[in-house]
Amino acid sequence: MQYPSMRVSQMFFRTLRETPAEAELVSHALLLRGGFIRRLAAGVYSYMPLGWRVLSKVTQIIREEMDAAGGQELLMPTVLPAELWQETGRWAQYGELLAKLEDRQGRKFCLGPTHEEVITDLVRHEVRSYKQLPLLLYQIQTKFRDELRPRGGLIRGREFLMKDLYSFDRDRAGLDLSFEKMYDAYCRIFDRVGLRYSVVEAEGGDIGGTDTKEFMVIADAGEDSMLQCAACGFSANRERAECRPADGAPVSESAMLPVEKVSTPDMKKVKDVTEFLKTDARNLVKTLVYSGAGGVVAALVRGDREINEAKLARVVGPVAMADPAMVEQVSGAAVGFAGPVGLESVRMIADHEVKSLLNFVTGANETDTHLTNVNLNRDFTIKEFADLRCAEDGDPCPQCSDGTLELKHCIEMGHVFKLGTRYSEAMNAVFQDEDSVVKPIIMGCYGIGVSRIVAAAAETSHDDKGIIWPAAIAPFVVQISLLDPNVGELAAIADKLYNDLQPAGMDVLYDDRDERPGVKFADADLIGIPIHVVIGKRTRERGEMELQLRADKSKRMVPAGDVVTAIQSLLTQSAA
RNA sequence: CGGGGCGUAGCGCAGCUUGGUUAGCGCGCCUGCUUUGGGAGCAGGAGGUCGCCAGUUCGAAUCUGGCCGCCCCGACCA
Repeated sequence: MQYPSMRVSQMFFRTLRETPAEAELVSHALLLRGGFIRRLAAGVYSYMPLGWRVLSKVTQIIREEMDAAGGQELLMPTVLPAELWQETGRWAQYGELLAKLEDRQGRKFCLGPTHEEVITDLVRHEVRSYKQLPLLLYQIQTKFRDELRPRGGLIRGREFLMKDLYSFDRDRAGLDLSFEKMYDAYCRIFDRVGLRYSVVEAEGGDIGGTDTKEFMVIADAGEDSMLQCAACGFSANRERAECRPADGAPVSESAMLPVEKVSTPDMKKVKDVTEFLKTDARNLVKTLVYSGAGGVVAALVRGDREINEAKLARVVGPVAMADPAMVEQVSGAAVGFAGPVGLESVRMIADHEVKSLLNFVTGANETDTHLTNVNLNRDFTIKEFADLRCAEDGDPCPQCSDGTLELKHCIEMGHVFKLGTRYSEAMNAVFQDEDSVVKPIIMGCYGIGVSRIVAAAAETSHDDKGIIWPAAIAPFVVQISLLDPNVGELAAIADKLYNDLQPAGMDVLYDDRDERPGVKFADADLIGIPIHVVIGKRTRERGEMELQLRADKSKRMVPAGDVVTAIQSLLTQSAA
């Protein structure tokens, strides 16, 4: 697909010499400075012609790969009626993120943050038979999520462009196949876009699902984090990463000290207690009270560890932190003083690490009181052990024997997961199978943050002068700077090159402005087009043009007549 | 939602503590001349309800209150 070429003198575009105060991240600052985006409200941006071209190129790559994988594009509304969301329970569950509105009759709507409900509604009205399956339906559309805190420009906007595809299959095997197709297509997309990415084991989150993977770009500015093993390449979302149970030395009974009760007035946090008792958080066991459909559960983890609620939920089903009243009822003490000793009436689950602790601190189930020198089996018993904590930087790799996990910040660009029948069952999206039985459709869901890719590219590929776009998504492939637009013969040469490059399949940005050379060079660096042709004095004197590569700042002189072929070979080289 | 900061010309900022008459600076913008391979020089010029509303005062960008907007940190971890 060829995009139109453009003269800078005609383009709606302005660079900023100074960084706007609001921009904290490099990508944000450079996108603003280069004239790609402008802010309208918190987390809401306009794409200027330059930015829109980058976005369009990303979109086009995604579209091509989705189509190649058998996807069919459609477009759903942005304003969605509340009833659909009430059907799946997400009107309430999605909470504050849903931007709600009312029409003049007082009917309730929301701005679409995602479209499982709408697509499921669409499909349930159209699909009757297994003969109509499988289906892969997608759209590229603006979403709105009223984020707690939008930040970082395009990285976490409230309004953003997203590609979302939904798969509909008659059985699990079909879903596996659709999932695989999408996974492969995603790899091709991120390869083509030119970003280095990692695929990570993930958690389903709000939308719900299993077998989920995220496509991440590693960047310090990313607000997401992952754990990666340098030895075997294993990567997982922090939420998801398993912890290999450490095989600590067995606790020797002879080393056990007598339990002591200590007064710890108003010390509800691990930090308060350990500072007061002059001990380490590693030597304390937190008792966290949860409640769910199956009743109350107390989860025990080491004091310095973070409980992983997703892991807990995998063992005991969906749970939420118990409210203070319930904690008091269960533990007989105010929040902050629960402990395992004497709590045997409650279902208790402990993280594996608790097994190897000796003489540790716990709550005493009595307000303002803790116990020290507590020991497992002597003072309380635990029937269930599980992996309950969040993995951390430096943990041993769960997959290979000698690797260590390293915590890395990253930007989530894509997410694929198997939904199963969560939506089809809630919304009665069913089909009649070959065996005449009516069954719920098996669904999958696959998203890409299109605008986020633009930000991720800028975040990971730039220098102090501006963005360095990967060729595939650069706003233009070639930039021509005519340094002396008032010299007739040079202008004619530049015009000719501009006209010759287009039929050769290249989109060109032609800086024909009557500006000083310094301005043109600075703007070209800011815009970040891969190949830059400079036409100036030396062209007149020697008949040569200068080719500059944005990526490595290299320069070479090329005879005017050879420029088109020289550029073509540079492009095929970089594509290879 | 909690904490912190900010709001003065298109952008970046000073002025506010200690109220005072035409509200400043740099960049950008317009006109002219000179200049032209890495953000030019000189001269002239345009551009402001000092976020909004109310109050205190003879007088408010400046003091007080309310509201709005924006940015940063946090918002599960007993």
